[in-house]
Amino acid sequence: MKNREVADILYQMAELLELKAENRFKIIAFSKAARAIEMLPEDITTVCREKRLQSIPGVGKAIAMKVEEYLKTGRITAHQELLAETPPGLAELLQISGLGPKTIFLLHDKLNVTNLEELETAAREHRIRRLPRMGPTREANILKSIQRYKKRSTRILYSAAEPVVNEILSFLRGLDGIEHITAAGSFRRAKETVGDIDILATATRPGEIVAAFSRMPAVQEVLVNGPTKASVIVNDTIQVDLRIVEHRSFGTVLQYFTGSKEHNVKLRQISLSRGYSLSEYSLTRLSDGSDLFFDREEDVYGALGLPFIPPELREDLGEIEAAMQGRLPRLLEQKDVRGDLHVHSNWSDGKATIMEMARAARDLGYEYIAVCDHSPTVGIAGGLSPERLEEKIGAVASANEELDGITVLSGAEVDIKADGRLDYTDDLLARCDVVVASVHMGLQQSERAITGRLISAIENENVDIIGHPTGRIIGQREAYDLDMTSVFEAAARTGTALEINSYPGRLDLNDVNARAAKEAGVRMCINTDAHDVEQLLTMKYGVNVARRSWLERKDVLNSLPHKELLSLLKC
DNA sequence: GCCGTTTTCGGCCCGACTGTTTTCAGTCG
Repeated sequence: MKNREVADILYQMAELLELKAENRFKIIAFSKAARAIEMLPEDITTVCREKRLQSIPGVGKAIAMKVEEYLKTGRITAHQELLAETPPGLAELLQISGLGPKTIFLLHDKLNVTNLEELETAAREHRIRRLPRMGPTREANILKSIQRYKKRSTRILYSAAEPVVNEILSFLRGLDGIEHITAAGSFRRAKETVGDIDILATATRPGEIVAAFSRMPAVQEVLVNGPTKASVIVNDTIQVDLRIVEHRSFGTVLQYFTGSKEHNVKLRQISLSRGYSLSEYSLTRLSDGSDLFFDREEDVYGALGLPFIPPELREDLGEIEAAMQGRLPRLLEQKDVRGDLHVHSNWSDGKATIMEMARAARDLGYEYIAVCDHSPTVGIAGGLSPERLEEKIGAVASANEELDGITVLSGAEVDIKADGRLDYTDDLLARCDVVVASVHMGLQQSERAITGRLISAIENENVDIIGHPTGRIIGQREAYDLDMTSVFEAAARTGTALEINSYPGRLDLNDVNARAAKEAGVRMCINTDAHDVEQLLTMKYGVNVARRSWLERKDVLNSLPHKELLSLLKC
């Protein structure tokens, strides 16, 4: 899929236009179109071939022509022209916090700064402070921002943000005068990665709370420190923003700071069309300027004639339209999950015994658990020979005799080999209750080859679930090339489930693909792939993805009661 | 550049904070 490439080039055009101080709405139009294509669950090449580019919201005639040009020739003339007239290092300066297009233009125009290095030199030589509306403080701040930028990290995993959020919340809860307090932003929307952390609170004496926040032991640097808000850096690179508001505005402010930006813009447009202006403080009636205050978020949506929209859906990807038409999904909840169908034991590379995994699963309230150890090809993970797998099936049977309150299903995570064949015979697979088939090797093959491998596994009458279907590892390894549409079609046709792997660094399928899979009629299965007892707890991260994918209980294989599950598994 | 139950032209979300001003532009979220 070329979606990523097309989106990147449009994002870059937006940046280059920004440096040219182009009409800001034109800039927004380019980044909107880029985002729409980035989030598109369909192959952009297919959409283009079928002349449907302009049906993508945010893509009009001009951008459609540019996308078409790119897909035909590999380049966009307008993009090349922008590149030619902009010094190559200039766009990077937009990443320096506090520098926007106006300032960069000024620095380029007056001091001939064209890249990061020249910016740093100009600041050190105190040439910046002599420019209009600049001064010693701004100059020093630019140097600080450059240092921060140099040791920046990419967005952190949701699971890595979670303990930081919890620590800060419990610190703040211990302060006098704190009333409501909650995390907002992308963390509340449960995105797979989090950029910075937003905390909201109501308090009797805001100034004291903000001051205490800025002086927390973990704080390494204070970026902003006002009477009602502060921004700090903790853990070297994580920015945390605290905002304190009056109690009566807690609903609007929580709505606002939960985002996403795109969701909020759409909501504010709708407010205007209904005669209101929405801000984080109130809903203002335009006719007489009177303010309506909401301390509960659901009342903000209610005042606009909408049902409550769960935070995980707030990406302006159709949730507002669905809310208006009363067809929001009833999202899956963690308590709907009745079992885990992909865990490992110490028969292969897991750390715990079958009994230990089963008892831990029972303590989580599960009805069943499938122990799916590796097959021989994955030698590094202690893959089981066919004989050992038969022995393990026996061991599962005796475990079940000993256990009360949970059923262990005997399973295998069978490798889909480079030639598309499975690593066990069909006879042996037929003796397993649950078969997860996954790709571990040959990740560099062509899209056609890998798609073919997956589809032949899907079509195997013994395969119940495809494990971590795209192979991506967040921030480390891209998904292998895959024709998703064909995979979804095959999975829907054969009743094979696709996995949402809950391992925090995988989350595979991701939200975009899992939603497209659901729409293609595919049933999903959320599994932890746990290799020890603690990892069973990562189910919540998979549930996050499922909720962001609009999944309901009925869409998820392991929300079925034990009996119904058995009737659906291929046997 | 996009878009249309007011519109094919004229709109396009809203407010806090900072550093520089002497009333505000720029940036951020």
